[in-house]
Amino acid sequence: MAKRTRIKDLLNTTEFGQQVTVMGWVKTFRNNQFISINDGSSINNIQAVVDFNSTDESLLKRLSTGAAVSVSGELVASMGKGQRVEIKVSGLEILGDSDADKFPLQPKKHSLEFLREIAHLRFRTNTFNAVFKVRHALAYAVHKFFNDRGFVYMHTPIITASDAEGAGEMFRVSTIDPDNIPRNEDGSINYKEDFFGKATNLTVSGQLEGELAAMAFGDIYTFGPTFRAENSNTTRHLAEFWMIEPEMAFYDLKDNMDLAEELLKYLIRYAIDNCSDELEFLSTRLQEEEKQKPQNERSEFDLLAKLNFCLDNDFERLTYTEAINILRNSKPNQKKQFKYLIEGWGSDLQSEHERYLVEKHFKKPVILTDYPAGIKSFYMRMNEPDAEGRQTVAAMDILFPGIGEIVGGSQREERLDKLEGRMADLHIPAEEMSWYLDTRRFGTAPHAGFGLGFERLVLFVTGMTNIRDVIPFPRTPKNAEF
RNA sequence: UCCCGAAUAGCUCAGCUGGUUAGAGCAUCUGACUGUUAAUCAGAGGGUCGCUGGUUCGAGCCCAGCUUCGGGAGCCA
Repeated sequence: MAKRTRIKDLLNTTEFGQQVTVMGWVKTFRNNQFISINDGSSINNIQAVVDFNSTDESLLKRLSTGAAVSVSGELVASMGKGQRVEIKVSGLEILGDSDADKFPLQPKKHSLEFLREIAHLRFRTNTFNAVFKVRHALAYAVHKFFNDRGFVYMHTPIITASDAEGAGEMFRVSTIDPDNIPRNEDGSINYKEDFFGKATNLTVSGQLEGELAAMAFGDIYTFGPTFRAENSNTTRHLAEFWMIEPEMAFYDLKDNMDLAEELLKYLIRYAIDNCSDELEFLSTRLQEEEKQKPQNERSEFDLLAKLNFCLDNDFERLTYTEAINILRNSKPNQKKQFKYLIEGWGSDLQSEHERYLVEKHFKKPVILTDYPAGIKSFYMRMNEPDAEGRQTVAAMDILFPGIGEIVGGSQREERLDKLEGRMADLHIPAEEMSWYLDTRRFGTAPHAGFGLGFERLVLFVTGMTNIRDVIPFPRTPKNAEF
């Protein structure tokens, strides 16, 4: 094909008079002469001006929204007000027609719900152009952050026979014919006949395997898809999502928190520095949406101010016990406005409590630490019991405004006897986890790690409100289209 | 999975207490205009009122079930 120039480069150039070729998709065709073209390189379009007197009318008729075109001509300073440069068209070719009567994206505002139904075409909208550019930038920045710090990118398995992490319901992986299931004499399924010779699932976390690698490389991270078969129908949950899980030898809980906070700020900073057009668009979009809301529900900050606020302030760090005390004395608890009142120590915090701490009390990101052992996973390191004899673990959750839990992590239990004791209490079969326990048998060392939900980060940075709008093809209960 | 709400033109929505031929804006089509900015102006076409059943002389509207979507909760990242 003829060499094309990216629209992003042309919008920034000052070299008028050059002959250029642009290929992209028609956004609008106005006044029988102004084609607004987008090629995905920028959220902004370039204007191409055709001379309708010397152009075949049947060709002009085909310049409908969504059509793919190749346009060549001279790059000139625009006579109009809306743009700096434009192309004076001397050659126009329709690469692919788009029947305006059938193409669902028209030059008008569409609801996010409608666009979700046509996820295969929503990339062509300004909003999703911006969202997925930001998603890309953040993914790149994750690798850059860890690579620059000497971390090794570790690919942990997608298919796993381990179900001990207990992070959620799992999707079964099997080649067994559902119409002809091999059975044992007692009627149970004979997995020896299955592809792997045992029951297997899609991974819910690469953490356990990550720990194995960390005990050799020191600092590693994973960044891959994760699967949870929970019947969760919320704006913050997906059945298939991407998670970043660093695991570091010789880290304690404080080192862990420091790294997590540094990572989050780095990623936000990277998006601000590299996606200014996209974030500006998303910020404006959000402000227009806010105007539809009643005054008392509007947020105080615009998107960029919110992101900058996160960068300029230390995350608030406090223990679960301190949080309980704040919540117990809070107005909504005293006035019994919480649906779940804070009674005593030991029960898990509900999202209304987390929201109160983050959005009302501290008004910034919060790191909660040292949760009661009873509500946390087996691999988290036991703290010394407190003055009142209460048992906590070295866990930490980072809570973000509007998102809730964005990071969950802990210092891991490196002491074999304690870990085995905990597994026995929780009825986790030690034989099947022998490979995991080997790290504690041979050269065990203090280590820590966390999981960062990638889509939740993209939600926060883009200001979108539904997690289905920050992953190209969302998988949720009853939905696996495309 | 639980609670609440919604489903009417391609899209966004209105539709009164159940009553004649179901409306608007945008989009689309036709024409006009020709430096427009989601162009503008004039006109036209476009509907199985989510599905199934019920109540009624009569249902877009009332009732029941189902489906899908949205918001919240739980689970979590």
